[in-house]
Amino acid sequence: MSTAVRVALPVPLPTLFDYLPPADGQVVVAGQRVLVPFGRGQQVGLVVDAVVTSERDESRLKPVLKVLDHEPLLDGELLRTLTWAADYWLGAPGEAFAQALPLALREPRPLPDIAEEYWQLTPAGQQEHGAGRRRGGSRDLLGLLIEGPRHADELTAALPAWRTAARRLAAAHLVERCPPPAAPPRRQPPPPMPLSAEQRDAVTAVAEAFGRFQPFLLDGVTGSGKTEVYLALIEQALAEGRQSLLLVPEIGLAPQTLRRLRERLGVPVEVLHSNLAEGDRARAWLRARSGEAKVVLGTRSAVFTPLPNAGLILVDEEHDASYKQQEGFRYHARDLALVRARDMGVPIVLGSATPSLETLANAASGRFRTLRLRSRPGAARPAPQVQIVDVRAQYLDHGLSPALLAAVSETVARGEQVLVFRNRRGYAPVLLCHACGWHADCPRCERPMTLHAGQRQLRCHHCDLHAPVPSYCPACGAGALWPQGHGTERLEEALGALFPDVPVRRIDRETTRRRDAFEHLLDELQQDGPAILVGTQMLAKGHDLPRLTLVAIVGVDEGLHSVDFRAGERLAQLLVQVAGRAGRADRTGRVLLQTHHPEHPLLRTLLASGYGTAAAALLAERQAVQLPPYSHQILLRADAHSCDELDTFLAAAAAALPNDPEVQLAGPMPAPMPLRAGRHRGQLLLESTLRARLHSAARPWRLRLGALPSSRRVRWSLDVDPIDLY
DNA sequence: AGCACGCCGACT
DNA sequence: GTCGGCGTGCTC
Repeated sequence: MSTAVRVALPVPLPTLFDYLPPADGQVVVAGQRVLVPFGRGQQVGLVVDAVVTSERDESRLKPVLKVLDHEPLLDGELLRTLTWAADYWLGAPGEAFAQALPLALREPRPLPDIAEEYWQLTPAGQQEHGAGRRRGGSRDLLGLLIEGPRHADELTAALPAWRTAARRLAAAHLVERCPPPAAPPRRQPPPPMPLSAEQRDAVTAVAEAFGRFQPFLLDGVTGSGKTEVYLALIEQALAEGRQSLLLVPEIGLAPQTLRRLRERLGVPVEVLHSNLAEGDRARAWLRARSGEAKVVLGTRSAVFTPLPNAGLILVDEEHDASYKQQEGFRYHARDLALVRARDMGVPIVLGSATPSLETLANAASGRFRTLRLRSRPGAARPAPQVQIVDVRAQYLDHGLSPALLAAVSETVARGEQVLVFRNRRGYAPVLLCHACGWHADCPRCERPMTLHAGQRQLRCHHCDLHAPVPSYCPACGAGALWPQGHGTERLEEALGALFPDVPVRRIDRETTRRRDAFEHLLDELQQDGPAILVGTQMLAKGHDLPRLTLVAIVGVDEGLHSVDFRAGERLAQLLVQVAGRAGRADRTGRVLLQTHHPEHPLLRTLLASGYGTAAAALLAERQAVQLPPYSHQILLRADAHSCDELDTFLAAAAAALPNDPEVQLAGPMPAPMPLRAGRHRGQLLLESTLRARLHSAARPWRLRLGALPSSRRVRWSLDVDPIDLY
């Protein structure tokens, strides 16, 4: 027993670590970073508790080497929230803290400078610009700076690779960093858009809750102007001098979204997302912490941004799966945002056209207040009409029905754009021998490999194995190999042949690999003229395609018969989101849904009465069979080289579970994909209607799992509230 | 997770 | 005779 400092370290161990106070007598405060000896080396840790009584004897504690911060880096709210998060998602406390801190702040260095970054030409640089000797980026940068000092953000906007040039020119003493110009240019925000009555009511309701915790569901159909509501609320928070946090799904952070926000608000907007340079991320994070940043826009990990003066949290497209981290520390950013809002005492708005069943259940129980946006402002934009195309007993041309092709033909004849949505990449999902029935399977996953014709390859979409295309059947040696089914690549080919005069563009991971390819395509589609787009999931979200008037949805029938209990919810969300791409400009959109199951209740309800009714039906089903959100789940996933190792571990894990009649154990059972990338996969599922009992069992269980000898021979992880059972 | 220590095969 | 394979154990 001894007095110690309790520290979180970025290691995946279920514990915090105790240290003796620093030898130099410096005072340690919770939230500060400290440098500590750890194992053989040193680590940067975060002080979680400055004064604790350690279980360990003093002789077994090492002293803190150095206190790295004058002030605590994390405030009490964030410390509490992170501790809560590690406990709730059964993560290592150190990993939760590591998640919260930008990588650059986990180095044993003092905090980086967050003064506004301006650059200017030196006198020598001005001469150099006149001489015109430089080429490429250096020349462009000299050109940008000749008119005077420019902010780093402006330079990034004008010349994304400017830092390379700046480094070179700074070394030659031609450019230099300089203090901000006396009057930093503050653009005048344009007058706010006039709000509809519904939008005004929503803004008023949330604004009345400023200063206290109140969750809202902003249930707004596509095109109803949720973004205008967010902007008006952020402006009101700004007027009170308060910070706002706006979370968006991964895909939503298109440059145009950001441009719109910056133009509308007229104040700096800090952006935090995964492919930001670490230095930039650290500076944005620190400006939020200092209170200087008033608006923070970011994806999942931005939920950890310190907000000492928070007024409001907004989560856009709250149903989006990208809010759930699927590896390492498996937190859910939407749920964590709710916890933060409660601790900070601020309102939180969850916005979606297709809210998750979890959120709808919370709204139904009265925990969340629902705000509805039903109309689409701009009278000439009625909701698209959706029509089912029954393809049973129809002749299909490359999987496309006559009715669908006729509609495509009419639309492009009018000079308008079409989206053909198919949630399958590649040319054909199966390559089949016509003589003996053999098909190409991935040896490591035992699933059919997808034919990619352009690359002349077979590819496994589960483990990314590539293989050459056999020219004859390897099983019988005789048969010709036929591609079965249609992926986006094959649809692109077929539509190109059917409509030779219309540009056909495919948008999937393959065609948009290059960073700017997607942006270029979107720009091209802003132009006049007919076009046919063939695309996957990627096109379902967010992007404005004003010339698109027909959406044809092909091959979603798999989603109607999946074993995953969330498949119906996901399909309904996908259909509504894809359909929402149609007719956003001045023309009414049309949506065709091609299916072999026109009588399926989910499709019928969705078409006849919309997402709200379909979701209510899905919720009723979940309640009847006590599935989430009416029960709670924790999934133990494991994989191993051999079946034996896997079975041994899962059996031991099942035996190690504390007994509680309120907690049901399902399994051991094989994962939906029992073999993936050559590893055998299995799982155990814990379920309970009582959240607290589930966690009471899971906490000690987690510690026992790590101690099981068989756990060394497998990879395993716990997923609290799993969103797929993969 | 990293990083040591530790005991058995193919190489200079 | 060594370099190095990854099994096992530990980190306050």
